[in-house]
Amino acid sequence: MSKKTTIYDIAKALNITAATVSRALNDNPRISSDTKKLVLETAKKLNYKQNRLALALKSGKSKNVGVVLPIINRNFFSNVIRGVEEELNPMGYNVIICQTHDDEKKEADVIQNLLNAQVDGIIMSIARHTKNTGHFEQVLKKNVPLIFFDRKVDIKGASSVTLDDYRGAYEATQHLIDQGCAKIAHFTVDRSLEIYKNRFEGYKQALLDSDIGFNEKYLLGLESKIEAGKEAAKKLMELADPPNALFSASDLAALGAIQYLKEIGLCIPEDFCVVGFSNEPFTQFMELPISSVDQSPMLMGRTAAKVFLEQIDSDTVKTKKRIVLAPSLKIRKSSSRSNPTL
Amino acid sequence: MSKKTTIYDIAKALNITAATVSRALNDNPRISSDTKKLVLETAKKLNYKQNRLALALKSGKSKNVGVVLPIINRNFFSNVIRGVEEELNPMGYNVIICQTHDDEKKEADVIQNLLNAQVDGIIMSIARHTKNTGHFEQVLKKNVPLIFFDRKVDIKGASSVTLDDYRGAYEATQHLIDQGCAKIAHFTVDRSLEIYKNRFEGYKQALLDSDIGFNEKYLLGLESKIEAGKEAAKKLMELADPPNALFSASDLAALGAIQYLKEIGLCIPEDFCVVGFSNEPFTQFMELPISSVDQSPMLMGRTAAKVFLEQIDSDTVKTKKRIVLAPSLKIRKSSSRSNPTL
DNA sequence: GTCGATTGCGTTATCGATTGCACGAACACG
DNA sequence: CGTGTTCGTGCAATCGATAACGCAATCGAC
Repeated sequence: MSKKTTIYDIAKALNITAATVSRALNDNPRISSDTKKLVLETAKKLNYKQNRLALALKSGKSKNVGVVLPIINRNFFSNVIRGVEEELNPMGYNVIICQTHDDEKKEADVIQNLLNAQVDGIIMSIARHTKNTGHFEQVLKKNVPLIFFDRKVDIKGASSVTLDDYRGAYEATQHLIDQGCAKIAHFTVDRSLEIYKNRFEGYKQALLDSDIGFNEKYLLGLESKIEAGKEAAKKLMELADPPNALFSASDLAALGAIQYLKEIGLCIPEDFCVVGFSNEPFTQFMELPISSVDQSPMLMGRTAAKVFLEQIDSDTVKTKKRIVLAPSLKIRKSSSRSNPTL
Repeated sequence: MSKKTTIYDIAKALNITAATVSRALNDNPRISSDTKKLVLETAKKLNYKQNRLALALKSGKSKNVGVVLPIINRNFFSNVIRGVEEELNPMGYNVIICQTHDDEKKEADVIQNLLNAQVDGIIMSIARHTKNTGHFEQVLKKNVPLIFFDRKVDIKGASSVTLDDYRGAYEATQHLIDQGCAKIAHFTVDRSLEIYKNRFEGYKQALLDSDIGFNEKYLLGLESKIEAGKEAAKKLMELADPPNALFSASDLAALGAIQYLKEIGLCIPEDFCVVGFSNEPFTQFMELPISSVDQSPMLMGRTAAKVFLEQIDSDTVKTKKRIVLAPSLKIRKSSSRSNPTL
């Protein structure tokens, strides 16, 4: 049917050249208002739509940015995307989503792909096991802004927007101490990742600062899953001197722990306090709402997008930024004792 | 630094023409294997990356597809995106995400935008209040495949992948009847949307088929929110003849209802059975897991993507498809009586 | 009335890759 | 030895939009 109309079609219809049409559409001052009006009218009449590919090829700017993350259907990541999208869309950018499934090879692939597609920037969270950083340097070598969020890697030339995981963990642990808990366990996930390492460090430091001391036996590494949380909780409670509180780096693991603790007849928060991390939606829906550290994912996305926009503007001054967002502890019933000085 | 390398750079380095390089890279049989080898080597040496924009402009295929949905950070939608992405990425397509925030104007805007960007197809779920379908027809007029998922609109030339909401609702209601409940209420959201209308119809028909009859007083329209669910449940229980079961078209509303029912001392499922819709993650995490109808969003995304791929292939035969996926009722504690013949 | 400035628009090259057509060389065959 | 093939590659146009440059016409000022 109606194939795409181009500026040439408009030009032909008006017996002028494509250049004039282009200028008219771009409101160039050198074009008479009469001609402009004519062009705009016929453009509408012929249902003309600018071909952004042609523009992109000519200008070298695709007006696309890539967002690379492990997996999209997780609350945290989908919120980040939303933040990015809402910041970038009004500026005329489109957002291309790519998943890595936490696989380094896939990560390198999608990045190649995005570079081929001439994206104007890449906003990403690294795959869990990425060791090699060659594909990141490729990005920077091509002068494409690279902004990490949440899970970053320190590379010269790349920016990052992260959460102050350390502080979030510190505050969560401090909060547990304030509730009168002195034997606080910690579930970590993978301390080779900065975020989990920082959560652990924050936890540890809070203990030390309160002269509680760090007990190695209270530290368990596990997957971010309910079942893992249950099992780990079981291990904890079978210790000679079981803990009476838990700061989990994962909400799901925290939930699993709570389920187990209830099973064995403990009352939460009276006998045992729990704080999770991520502020997953379900934490507030439970009959026993779970305290958790909020990561403000949407803000993180928006911030990363803003950093990108800055980098694009000042192509001369290479402003690499390291932005650290403040966490926000959501205190709920799982750690709210009516009588904290128990 | 290292600006982008083009086939011309390779050509210059080897003292041949760009055409030859292009053919060599595309493994054209007319090129000698010697030349091919040389080209491939220098391509690697110069760190050549194909510019997909140029290819896209030339071929008219951008290898991008747009995914348009109300909002991305909702479980259902982010899962659909994942399905689409995983189906399309291996085929060389990139996925561009756009949110409408359920606003008709925004929807028209992003579609225009996607058309300008020359996407090869659009996969979308319509905004809640969209009445005007002009922007959809624009898409079809440009011969761009249009595939609706979940929330569709019937337009000649567009395909759709939806859930059998009617059947899901019917089965859920039947299940409640099987539990011995005869006074079954229904929370609906917005019956101007097909999906909610169908859920209502399925509910109603199940009642009629069991000679229970439809009681207008048991039907409430509300927002998909916890608070709304609570209020609606309150209204229900204040009726002269309150219901003893609820089929809610929304999981959140179902949760709200459960919270209220517990507050007033009812036992679930003994005194009152509840089934929700969407199988949101939280439904299975609760202390009282909530029965719900699963929409298999990832499958929906994959299916929509497959339909797109078919349409692209057979550009001659305009194969518009209407695919309806089967729902799957997840029975959990909120509707599992130990003694159904109560 | 002359000259420089401004207005309005056309010419042409360009972005990077692809492709139909053409062309020279080598080779086969009768 | 002449003619038809095949092979390997170059030439040039093309996709759609933009921009540097050029040129004719008009305008204003002295």
